[in-house]
Amino acid sequence: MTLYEELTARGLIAQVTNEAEISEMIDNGKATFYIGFDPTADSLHAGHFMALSFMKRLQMAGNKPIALVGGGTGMIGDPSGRTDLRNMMTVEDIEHNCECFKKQMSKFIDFSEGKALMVNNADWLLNLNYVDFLREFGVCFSVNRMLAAECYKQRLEQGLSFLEFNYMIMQSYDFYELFLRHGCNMQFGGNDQWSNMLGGTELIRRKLGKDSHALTITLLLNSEGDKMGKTAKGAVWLDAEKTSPFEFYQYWRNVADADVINCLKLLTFLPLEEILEMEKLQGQELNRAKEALAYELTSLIHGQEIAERERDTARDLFKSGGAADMPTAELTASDFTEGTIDILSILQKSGLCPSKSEARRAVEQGGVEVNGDKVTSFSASFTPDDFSDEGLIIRRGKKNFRRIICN
RNA sequence: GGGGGAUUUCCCGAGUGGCCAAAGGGGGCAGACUGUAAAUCUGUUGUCAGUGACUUCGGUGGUUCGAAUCCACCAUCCCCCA
Repeated sequence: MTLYEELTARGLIAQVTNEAEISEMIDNGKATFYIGFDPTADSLHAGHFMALSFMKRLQMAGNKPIALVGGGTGMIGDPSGRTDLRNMMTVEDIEHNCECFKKQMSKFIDFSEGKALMVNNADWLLNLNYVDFLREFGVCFSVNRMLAAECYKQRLEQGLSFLEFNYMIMQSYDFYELFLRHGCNMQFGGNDQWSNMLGGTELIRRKLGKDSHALTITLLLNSEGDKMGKTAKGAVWLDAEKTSPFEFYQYWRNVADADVINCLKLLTFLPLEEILEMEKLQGQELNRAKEALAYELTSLIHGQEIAERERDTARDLFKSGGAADMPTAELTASDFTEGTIDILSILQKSGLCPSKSEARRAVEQGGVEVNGDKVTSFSASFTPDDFSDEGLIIRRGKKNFRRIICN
């Protein structure tokens, strides 16, 4: 199976400008392509994962990736598919975020010996002269055409500022610039980027009379049609500081039945045959597929060792209610008043509950266990001795565990 | 520049002087059922020293015994006309 066939079989490809030419190029490892990442936060998150692994797949086949961080476009903010204006970021934030992105990407993509490039569009965007730019490139864009673009639809109802309207032009110019600088003739991106990407191919055709290609990657949606990689608390981050490897593992371990196989196909590097085998699993057995998914992804991001550790932790936790390794919280002498501490304070200080009110509710509703025993009264209290050796294992609800130790 | 409308708790959205910590829905959390799934049902969903107190309805002042509700100014957004 060729690379392009595999990408199609996995369902990774959403739209392409020219299937024949693109597949011919990437199958033979001849493509130099780029994917842009806007530095909207100080870490990449699960939503970037598709693009990242897509890049890796192509690199493994000998193609040359260019990772573009949007130090320049980040100053504007992409309005695609959004209903409101993004918060404007400060220059310092953007630079900081770009640095963080670089670090994370280098763990994933091989940048050695020119096998891949990392560029920042701030290098060419920030010093453009307004009038020169308008005369040179502004003429190439039709406002009528831009307004018709799908990605602006929502914003035409809600209001779209001129600042954001220019995003498409900036992104198009990026492609043009990379085409000249690095012979980059292909751009990949999320499916919501389609119109922005076409802007680039069009610009290159107009200015240089050359062909270039765009391919969009399927958005990672769950069976309900919502974007995956988000929790109530926010994004699932790739940075271990922001989303612990355990949480990361658990996120994927808990995907809905209907989504496992799709996630395996889109996100992991497991061979298709293996995934097709798992597709036959039914009911409870699907948990094996979920475990595989969680393990593979954790391994890709945090390394095999950590993936194994989190898998074992999860198994122990849900089988026996205890595990060698689990999120731990420490109490110090100052957390005790007159030598005792009550259960509500423990829940709050360990981070299991954000407030004492919520802790109280959790206890009232019978959702709290200490070492496997249900807590029935919120006046239950503990002394430092109770935490000796292993500490206490506090469980809130079905899936939240914390080992509490005391120094 | 002129005229009109809006801003409510995580989100949507009701509330037009006391009965408002604020209807309803969504989402979240917990319980039952389960498979660490989904669906369903139940409870819960501002904070705290919890039959009470305190803070919250864009911001700041004001009227009033009492304001999410009335007044003034400011900010932001939308619509219509230029």
